[in-house]
Amino acid sequence: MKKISESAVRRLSLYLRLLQEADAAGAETISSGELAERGGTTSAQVRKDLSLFGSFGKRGLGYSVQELLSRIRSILGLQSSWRVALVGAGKLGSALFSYRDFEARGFNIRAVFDSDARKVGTQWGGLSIRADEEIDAVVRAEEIDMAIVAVPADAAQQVTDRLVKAGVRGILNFAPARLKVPRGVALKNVDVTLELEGLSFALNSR
Amino acid sequence: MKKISESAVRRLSLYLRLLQEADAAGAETISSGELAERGGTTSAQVRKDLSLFGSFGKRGLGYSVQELLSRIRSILGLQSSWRVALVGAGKLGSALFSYRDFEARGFNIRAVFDSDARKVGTQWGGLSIRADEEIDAVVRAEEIDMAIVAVPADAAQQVTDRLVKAGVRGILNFAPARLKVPRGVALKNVDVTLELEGLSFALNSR
DNA sequence: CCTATCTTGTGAAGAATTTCACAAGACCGG
DNA sequence: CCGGTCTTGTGAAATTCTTCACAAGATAGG
Repeated sequence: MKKISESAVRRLSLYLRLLQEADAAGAETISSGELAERGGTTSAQVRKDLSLFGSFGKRGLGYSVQELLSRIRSILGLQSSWRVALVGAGKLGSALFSYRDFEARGFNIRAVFDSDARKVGTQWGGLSIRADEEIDAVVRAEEIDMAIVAVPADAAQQVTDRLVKAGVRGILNFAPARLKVPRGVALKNVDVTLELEGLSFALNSR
Repeated sequence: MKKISESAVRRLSLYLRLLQEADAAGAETISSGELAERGGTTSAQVRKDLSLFGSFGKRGLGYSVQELLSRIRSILGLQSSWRVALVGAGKLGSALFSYRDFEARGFNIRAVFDSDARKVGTQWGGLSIRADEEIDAVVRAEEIDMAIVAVPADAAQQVTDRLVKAGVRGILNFAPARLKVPRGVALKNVDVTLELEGLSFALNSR
């Protein structure tokens, strides 16, 4: 099986959203050119990306919105929903928790953890916040697939180790820290400061 | 002037953080190998990245932590602080606002906007929340350089247009939408769903 | 059935990025 | 002062990613 680049996967995810919008707007078919236009890329790029996984279009016509939606969902592994844990019930954790779009897109938050004893036991939309020490037991019991880490940088590696030990296979990290995870565990970082610094660079070089 | 790739800039930003950590740990010098190790890249990559901007190291010795810190800060345009506006005073906006790390890194939030009339006027740490309609006036008066957009997807383009019209030159967008900005305005997107879908893909292909 | 018009899928070319590999500078210990 | 040991800076090679360009399938209209 050939290697799929990170950027190709990001674009697929983007196409998925564009297709959902097109579907909501009632479109039956869509061409690589239209997808490219809306996604800020080129039609050749769209076709190349899709061709990594098969031939889904009809020459002269484009792609069936419905079919492409379901193909991309299947490529990305979004047919069924994932069981997610949220670690860190601070402001960021709270914002992420109440972002109901996750649910709609197949990411189901089944457990919330925090290290602050005063928060433990609090109810968050039907879930009771658990202590970090319970990560291992709860993650196993709830069969959690992936976790969102929204704790301060100095606690991030510790909770990550616990999550990995409990069998979590994917981690989305919001802490400004380079986490170490064993091979076999997928890791993504969201680093707002880094993005702001990217803007700073762009503004600075003019 | 040669073109600097997006990924090179991200890595510089990462090196900056690693250097700050090394500095806090009392290191005087650091080698490309150590930076690579901590940053999850290779020493050749580190040297190549730095060589895009000059020769900052000493053969046999490595880089002076202090000097490299100041060089990278200057490359990224972080010598002085930026004046930032936050648009959207919901949960995410609140989480971002209270993330004091921005301040420490030179991003100074000078204005907060929200479309909800009930929030307008509320005090947030010394700042009064303003209405979206005031964007133009306030951004000009406060000489805002860049803005963080933390509003729902369907409002994102509208506030962006207002920001751009008022002279903002950089936008960090958290809404799941592809914003259109004129050439000359820098745009970065943070899209959590997209990252989760990336994890989904990784977990799915095993 | 034939022509005009679309749009895909894909090798091949081109561009960009990363890795290699090594000459040369810098320090250290004796 | 000299040999040994580091580590940088950088051309060149290798790899990865993007764009080009076109044959071929598909439809529509006459």
